[in-house]
Amino acid sequence: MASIKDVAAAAGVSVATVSRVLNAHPSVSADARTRVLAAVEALGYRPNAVARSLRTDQTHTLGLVISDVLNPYFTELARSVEEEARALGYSVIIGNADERPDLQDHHVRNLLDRRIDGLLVSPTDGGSPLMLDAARAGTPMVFVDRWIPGVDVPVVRADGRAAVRDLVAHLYGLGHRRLAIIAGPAATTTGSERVEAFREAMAEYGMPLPDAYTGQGDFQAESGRRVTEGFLDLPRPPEVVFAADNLMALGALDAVRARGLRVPDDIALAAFDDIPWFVHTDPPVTAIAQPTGELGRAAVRALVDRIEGRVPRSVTLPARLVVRRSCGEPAPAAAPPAQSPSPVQRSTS
Amino acid sequence: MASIKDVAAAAGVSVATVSRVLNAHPSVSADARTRVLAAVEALGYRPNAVARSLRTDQTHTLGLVISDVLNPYFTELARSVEEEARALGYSVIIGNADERPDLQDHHVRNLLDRRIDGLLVSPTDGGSPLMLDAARAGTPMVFVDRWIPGVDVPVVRADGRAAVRDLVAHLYGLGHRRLAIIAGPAATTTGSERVEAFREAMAEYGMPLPDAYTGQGDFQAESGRRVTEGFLDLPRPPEVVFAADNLMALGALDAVRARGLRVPDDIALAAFDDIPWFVHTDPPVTAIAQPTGELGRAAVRALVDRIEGRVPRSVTLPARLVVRRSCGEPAPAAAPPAQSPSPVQRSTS
DNA sequence: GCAGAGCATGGAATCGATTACATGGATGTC
DNA sequence: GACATCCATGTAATCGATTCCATGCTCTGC
Repeated sequence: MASIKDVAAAAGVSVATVSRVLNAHPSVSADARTRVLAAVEALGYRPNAVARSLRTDQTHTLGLVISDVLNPYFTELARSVEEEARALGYSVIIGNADERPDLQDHHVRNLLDRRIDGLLVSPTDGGSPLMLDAARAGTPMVFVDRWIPGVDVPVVRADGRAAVRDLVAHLYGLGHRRLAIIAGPAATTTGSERVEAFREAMAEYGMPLPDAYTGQGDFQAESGRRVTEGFLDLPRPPEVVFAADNLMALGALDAVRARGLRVPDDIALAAFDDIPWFVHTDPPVTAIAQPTGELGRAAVRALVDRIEGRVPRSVTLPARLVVRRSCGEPAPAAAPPAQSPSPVQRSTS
Repeated sequence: MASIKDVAAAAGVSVATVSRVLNAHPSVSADARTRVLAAVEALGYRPNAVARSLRTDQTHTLGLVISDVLNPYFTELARSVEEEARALGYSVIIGNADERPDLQDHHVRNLLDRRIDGLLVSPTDGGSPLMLDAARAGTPMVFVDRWIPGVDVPVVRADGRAAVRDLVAHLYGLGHRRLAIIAGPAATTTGSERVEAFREAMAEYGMPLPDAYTGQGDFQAESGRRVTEGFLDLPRPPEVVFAADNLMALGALDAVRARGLRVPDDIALAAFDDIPWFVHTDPPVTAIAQPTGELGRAAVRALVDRIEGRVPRSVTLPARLVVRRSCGEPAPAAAPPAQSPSPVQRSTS
């Protein structure tokens, strides 16, 4: 592969001049410029990004460590992150942690070794020493979706409290009183927050959330299945299961179906995170939708602000309830996106 | 960030010795080794992968350019690719082409500039000059899922011919005679092949495939919706719609639902590419399942063989039909994975 | 006509690693 | 005891870019 030396030789100039042409430095004669450009063209020369990065100490690359690529929520997030980054002149390297702290560390280390300019993380756990050190050492970093409390890093996330309250109101209105939740890992903020919000909203309606009705999941489908089976085995099973993410909802659906039961007649179901497929499941699933694309874009903007010396800002956007049929409401006929407005409209910071 | 010089200074040795310790070179005294290791630990030193790559001309990185991250088929592929690569000591950088040739070129160029060791591509089109040049120039490369005819690059893919034949037999057996297909872009091999296989299988049963029943899609949901609407507007709409990928099937489902029609009573639906959600759609969707994980792993093995000087082999694995209820077969009660065996069992090369 | 400014250019240092080669000391062989 | 081997180590070249600095030339202004 041709290097800058080959171009210089072919154009009859020094490597310095070639570099100047390539970097749009003003002090280059028109003649030299055309000769260099011709040589570049003739040789099919492309600058070696590795060498350039070594010299300039910038890679123009962002690292994105997400918890699970198979989760449609995260793939949508990844897509919007890449899009915005590209628009700002950065590339993105994605690391999939698969909800495993060891894998998360593997990817963080790998990205750090590659000297990425900044790191976008949706942490799988409370923060390994590696990640905490990186944050302390001043690696430009932004948390997205989930975050680690006590670490001084901007956070871009959705606030689901209001939407969860809307959901509980919706369920209460339909006559449901025994609500259960499949929680995410307590070590993640989204894991604990969603349970908290659910519990508080239930309290407002005078409904307790017994331990037997809070199952521990890990954001993966299999755990949703397992926890739901536990609920169904209870002497007095819940009337509603609220899954803290879409994959656990899929698992719950599997479990209900395996017993030959029907949603919502035998048991109602709701989920955090809305995805296109929820419109077409049997029945369509009531879910809390996050502004995923906006989240990804805002996170990139915050990170790039930090990298380029501006002051990054944390961002919190509201999530909203999308009512469908899985909790028992009569079907709103067959209109496609089937999003009835939230029962109560609240705004969030 | 500490460099190898800092470590050398701290350990009281030369950088060469540090490098030797780090690369497990045999000629290092036990004493020097422990001092270096201690210095590494104390400084939290991590080798700079950029510098290392520049010197060794290897990045231990594979590029993966896929057609669409939002397609669950490709995210599963990406996941298995990353897994196998990691097991073999490589990282993966993913580029999402979004079915756009210009974006595909952008990513290929970016990956080439980064001097990745090899490229895994699922081409969105017939091959840009850039990609053809890269292949000719000897960049280690493997095509996965889709490929470009006439280019001397190993291909790892699934053969769906037998499964498509099984599908047509299944449809015929259910009494369907007017079958339509939503094809993928003709520029992609999977786009044209699936139509070919469908047409041939239909011919075996004496059924023609009129032009009005072959809609042109682009593997994205929106095109599935549009084409399906066209089918439904026909004076004599088809009895079955076969979508050449899962996203177009989702779009088709949207279109059918928007008209207040029901699957399979009003129109039957089948799809290429099986995904977990198809079990829970209304109704569960009959689909052709590819051995996605195996495909990804085989592709990585082939590419790494090529990179490390061994001879890479093309691999073709059979796809198989998974019958569910969307084409009208009576429901096989409520057993979860609901996979009845293929009507006819054939093996493929 | 000359000083000073400004421009185009090249030489060489530099980034952080790896590695060929040189060196000096210890060990082994006959 | 002399010489060859081998081992541990250091010096310096190298990968492909960017960029500081020096140089020589052309203008401009007085």
